[in-house]
Amino acid sequence: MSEESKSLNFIEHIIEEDLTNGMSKDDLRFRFPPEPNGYLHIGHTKAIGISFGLGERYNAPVNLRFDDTNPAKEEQEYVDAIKEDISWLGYTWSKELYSSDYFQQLYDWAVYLIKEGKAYVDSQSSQAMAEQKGTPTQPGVDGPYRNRSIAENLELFQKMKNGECEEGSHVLRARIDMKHTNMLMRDPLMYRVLKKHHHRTGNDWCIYPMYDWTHGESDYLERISHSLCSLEFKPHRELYDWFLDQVVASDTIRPKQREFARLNLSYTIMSKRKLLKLVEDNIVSGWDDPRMPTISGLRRRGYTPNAIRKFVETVGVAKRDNVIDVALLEFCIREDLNKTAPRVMAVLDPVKLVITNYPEGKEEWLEAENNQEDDSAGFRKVPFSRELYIERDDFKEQASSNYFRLTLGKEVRLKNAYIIKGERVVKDAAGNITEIHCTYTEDTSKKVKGTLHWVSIKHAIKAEVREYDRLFMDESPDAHPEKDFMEFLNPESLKIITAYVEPSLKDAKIGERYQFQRLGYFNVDKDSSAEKLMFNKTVGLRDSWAKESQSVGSGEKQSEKQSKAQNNQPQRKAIDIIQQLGKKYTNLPEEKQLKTKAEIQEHAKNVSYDDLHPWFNTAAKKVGTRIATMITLRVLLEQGLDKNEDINTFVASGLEDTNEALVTESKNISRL
RNA sequence: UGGCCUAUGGUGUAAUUGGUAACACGUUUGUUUUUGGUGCAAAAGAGUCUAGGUUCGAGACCUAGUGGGCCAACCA
Repeated sequence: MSEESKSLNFIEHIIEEDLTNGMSKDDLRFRFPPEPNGYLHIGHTKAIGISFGLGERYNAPVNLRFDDTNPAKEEQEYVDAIKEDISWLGYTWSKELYSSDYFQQLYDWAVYLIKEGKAYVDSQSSQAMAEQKGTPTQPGVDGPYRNRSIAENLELFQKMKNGECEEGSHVLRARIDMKHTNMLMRDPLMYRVLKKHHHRTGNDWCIYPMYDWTHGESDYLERISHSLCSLEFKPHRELYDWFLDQVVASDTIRPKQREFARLNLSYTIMSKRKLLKLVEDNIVSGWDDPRMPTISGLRRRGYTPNAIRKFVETVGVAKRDNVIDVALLEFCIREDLNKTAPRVMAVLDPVKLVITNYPEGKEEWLEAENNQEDDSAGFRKVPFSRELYIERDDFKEQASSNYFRLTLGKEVRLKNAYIIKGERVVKDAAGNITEIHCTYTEDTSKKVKGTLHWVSIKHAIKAEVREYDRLFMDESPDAHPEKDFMEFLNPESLKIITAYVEPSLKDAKIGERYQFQRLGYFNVDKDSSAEKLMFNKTVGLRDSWAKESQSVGSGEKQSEKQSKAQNNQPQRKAIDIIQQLGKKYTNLPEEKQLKTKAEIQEHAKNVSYDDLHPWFNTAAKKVGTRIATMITLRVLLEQGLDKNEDINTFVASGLEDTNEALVTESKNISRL
C-alpha cells in the first residue's frame, strides 16, 4: 500500500506514460549492461537498483548483458565477480547475455549499411580523422575516403574481417554528417581492427564493433523496452536512434534510451580506472579491500545487501549532478545492523581495572542480553573476575560534570555486571596510568549515569581489529582539474590494533556481524581463523559524546553552542531580518501585519541606505519583500535621508502595483 | 565562439497549476534507556538561481541571463 502511494521518479513517470499510451505491460523489459573490465562499485548499484527495481516493480524481465566489445580490457574474472555481486545484492536476472553473442548479426547489419551507402571504410590515421572531425564549436570536414564505392567498401570490410588488415589501417564508419552539431554524429566509428583474443569468441574475430553501434542494436535484439543509462550518454542518444532507424522493423518494440544522473559519494571516487590504480599501486589490498567503494569491498567491510538497497532507494533518481553524503550510507547500515547484529563486549584500547574488594580467583558467569532490539535473540553468559580491561577513554582522573564515565570517587555501571567506584590509579615512571583500582557493590539497582563495557582479562580472547577511515581526505577527490586524486589519499585509512574480546566470540564465523557495545559494528574478516580472529570495523555507532567533547576541545563553550543552535539569529543584520519578515508579510492576517510592520520599523532604524538600495530591484511579484523595503525606506526618509532618483523610481513602481498594502505604503512615502 | 542537459532547506529527492512547498539524512532540543546506541517527541532551516512573460493563479509552461555538468578515445 505504502509502496503504491510513493511518488514516482521521472523514469517511472515515462514508463507509466508509455503504458497509458498503449504499451503492453508484457512488453516491458530492461537490462543491466556492465563492461567486464573491473569490479562493480556503489555507483553501479544505483543503475542496478533502477533497472532491476523496475523489473521487480512491473514483474518484467531484466537481462544481464556483458558489454564485451573491447577484448583488450575485458576478462572472465570480472564477469564472475559482477555476477556474484549482483546475486549477493539479491537480484535475479532473466538471461545472462553478451554483446559478443551478436557479433555475427552486427556484422551482417554493417554489410547491409554499406550496401545502403550508410557506412564506409576509412583508411586514414586516427589523427587525421580526429582533425577532420572538428571540435564542439567547429564543424568537421569530409575525409578523402567518404565517397568510396560500395563495392570497394564491401571488399575492404571483408578483408578487415578476414584478418588481412593491420590494426589501425582501416575502420568502418557510419556515413552521417561531418558538420553535425553533435560530435558523435560526425561519421562515428562502427568497427576497428583488433587482432586480440576475446574472452568468449576466442580468435574468431579480427574486427570488433564499437559501443554505439553495439548497444542499441543489442537492446533491439533483446526487445528491451527501456534502456537506462547514466547522463553522460545523453549525446549518444541521437546516434543510438540513428542506428536503430537503420534496422528496426515498424511492428516491433523499439528500445528507448533514457538517462539519469550517476551516483557520487562524498570522499570517494567512482571511476573504475582510478579504482584499478589503487589496486595496482597496492594502495589497497585488492578490489575487495574494505576501504574500496566496490560492492565486494563493502561486503567484506560488513555491509548488508539490505542496507545497500535501502541506500540506493533513498538517494532517488533524477537528472542533476549530485553528491551523496557518506553519512547516509552509514545511516543505512546502522539502521539494518541495529536490528540484527548480536551485541558483544570488546575492548579496543585496554587499560587494566582491578576490583580490590572482589575475591581473588573468583569468577562468575553473568547473563547478558544478545540484542534488546530483537526479542528472539536470547541471552549468553559472560565471565566476570577481579581483573578486567576497560577502554582507556572510559576513565579520567579529573573530569568535568558532563563526563559520566569512570573517575575517582564516582560510580558507574559495568554493563551486564556490577556498579563500581573509582578509588585510585597506579602509574608508571612516565606518569601513564597502568592500573585503575576500584571497589564494587552488588547492588545494581542504583541509578548511575554511565555504563561501561569490559572484558575479563583472564577469559578474554585476543583479536586483530582493523579500523577503517575514509580513503580520501577531500570531499570530492575526483573533481580537481589541477590536482591528482592520489594527492588526497588518507595515510591513516587503515589502523590495525589488537583488541580483547569476550570468549563467546571464540567460534565466530567468517562474515558474521556483531555490535561491539558502545563502539560500533564489526564483522569477521575472510582472513580470520580459529588461531587468529580478525574483525573489520564496518561503521561506528553514532557518538554524541565524541561530538560534544570535540567541540569542548576546540574551545567552543556550551553557551556558544546553544546560541548557535538558537535560530542562528542573534548576529543577523537588521536588513536580513526585515527581508524575512517581508517574505511572510502578505500571508499574514491584518492584525499580525500591523505587528510585523512595527517590528520592521524597529529594525529599520539599524539599516543603512547602502544596505537597502539593492532591494529596490526586487522582482515585482515578491510583493511582501517590496512592502518591507518600502516601510524601511520610509523610516530612513523620516530620519533625514534625501530622496533621489532610485528612490523615486522605486516608489513610483509601488504606486502602480495592484497590491493595496504596497500602494498604501508607497503613498505614505510620496506624501513625505 | 556551438550543441545538449540541469538549477527546490546543509545534502539527496517530492510536490494531478490551487490550503501554510512534503519526505529522508544531517543539525539542535527534550525524553526513555544497564550502549553518550536505539526508540519516542519536538525545533530550526527553502517563497523553489535571477529578470521578464503567459495565466484569475507558476516551483512547474515560455524567453533571456547566470551558475553547474556533458560532448573533440580505433573506451564503455
